[in-house]
Amino acid sequence: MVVKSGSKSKSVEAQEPLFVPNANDASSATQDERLYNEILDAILDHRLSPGIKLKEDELADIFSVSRTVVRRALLRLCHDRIVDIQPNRGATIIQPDVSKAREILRARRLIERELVKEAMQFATPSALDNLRVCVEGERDQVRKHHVGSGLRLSGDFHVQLAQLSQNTTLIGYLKELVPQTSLIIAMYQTPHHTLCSHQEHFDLIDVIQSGDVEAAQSMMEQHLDNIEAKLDLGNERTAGDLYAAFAHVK
Amino acid sequence: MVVKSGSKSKSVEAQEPLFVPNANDASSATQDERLYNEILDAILDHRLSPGIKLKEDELADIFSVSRTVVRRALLRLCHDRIVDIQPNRGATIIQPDVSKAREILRARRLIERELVKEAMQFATPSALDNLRVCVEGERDQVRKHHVGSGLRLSGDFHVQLAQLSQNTTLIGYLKELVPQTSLIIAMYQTPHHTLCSHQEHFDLIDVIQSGDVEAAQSMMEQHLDNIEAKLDLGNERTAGDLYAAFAHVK
DNA sequence: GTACTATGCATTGTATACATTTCTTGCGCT
DNA sequence: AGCGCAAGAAATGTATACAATGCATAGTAC
Repeated sequence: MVVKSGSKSKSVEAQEPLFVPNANDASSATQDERLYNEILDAILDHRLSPGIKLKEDELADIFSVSRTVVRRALLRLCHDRIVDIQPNRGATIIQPDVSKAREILRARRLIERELVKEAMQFATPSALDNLRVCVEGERDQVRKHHVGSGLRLSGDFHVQLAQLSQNTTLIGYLKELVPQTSLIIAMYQTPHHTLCSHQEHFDLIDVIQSGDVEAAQSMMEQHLDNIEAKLDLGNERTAGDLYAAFAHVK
Repeated sequence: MVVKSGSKSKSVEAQEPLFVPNANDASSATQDERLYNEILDAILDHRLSPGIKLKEDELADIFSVSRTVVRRALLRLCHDRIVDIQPNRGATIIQPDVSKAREILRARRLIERELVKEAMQFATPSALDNLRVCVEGERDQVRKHHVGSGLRLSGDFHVQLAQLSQNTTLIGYLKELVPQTSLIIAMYQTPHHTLCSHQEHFDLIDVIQSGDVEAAQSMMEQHLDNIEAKLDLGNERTAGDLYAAFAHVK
């Protein structure tokens, strides 16, 4: 049962996917994979914000599939802790509170510290050059003021670096943590600030190439610390908080 | 469409759940939660082994639900990396190879080392007494030669300890790793050997109570090392490997 | 006798119809 | 005017029908 069509679908479908994130999972041949990636991309690009309700009928209409497919995609996003599904009340994009945000970044430090170490065992010069190309793309998007795309590629750098390690378990966890981080940035970013600096990414690649494991691990940890430091985790935010939105009114 | 009924369903439904594992997720009110937990329990009890095909019709018949519900449960298990879903070919329980097994145990060392530290901030004497009760139940099951139940409670100890930390991110990862470990044990266990010694669990609780964080972390790591050491990770196993099964024949 | 192919069966993928629950809104009561 | 309640609308949960895919077996050609 088609609710509304036309107007909304264009803006989503016209978007050209700059990068296909993770085609790792099973069922890549099925339709829900596409939906899953589309929604994930929209989150990484900050086209979808924390707290947004994802109605099954609307998504089914936009992507011209049945609710069955939509539900599969939403369930996967739920397991990634990117959307929250409440029984009989549907799916909404998560809104991490401050302590949750800190927890997620702490988990990233733990996991990426290990991943850097394991990745360095497989970091050939050509693999590192590929990484550099990835960061260059990120830098160019930011220069072109495509902030959303830049942010997505920034997350991509972390995943691609991780993938050198071939540790699919930890890579899987990181693939959940990166979109979560993107939502945290959306909620707690301070204005006019490039958050995940590409220069730090370049530096990180150089240190990895030097072969100093300890230094690389420290730099990764420092890099994630910097991301956290640039956020305003001092006071709570809520997407639907009208009081915060209209705080300037006396 | 009901394929076969009666004979098989009894053995599963008669099983009294000794413990309800994780009611953490959303959609706990829906039916697929029950299926998910039943299958998970069966895996933790070693009533379901690596490589087993999970046919949708059969499960739907056994639990008297539609395939819709079964598919939801299977998808969740797939995301937990406990079953493997291939498009158009259905779901089978994973068969971790040796390197995957080592990877999973390495991930556990990393994550549980951190979880112990964070849990110790909340480890009140009464919380630790609850843990002791849990281990006692484990010990009693083993004494009664209910090896499967003992193993399940053993995994439960690790999860309950983790839950003191209140770090839901890492707890979530551990909840995936514990059933995976159970499958690894099923594949690579050496005969006549209690694998996850409850005595080590008691000792671990004592060290936690002492307040020495470093010692507790080391002991947890050592405990997981011991589990790995008791496994035969020397040579590959395959559930369907006839050559291995009939190795004694000249 | 072997290899290739075609047909039928088994199983999964998708769409849709119906049941159930929740949310909204308007009415009536105090 | 404010509160509570009830009926309708909207959204989700579940079951089932049909389509598409994969697998096995039997048949045929070489």
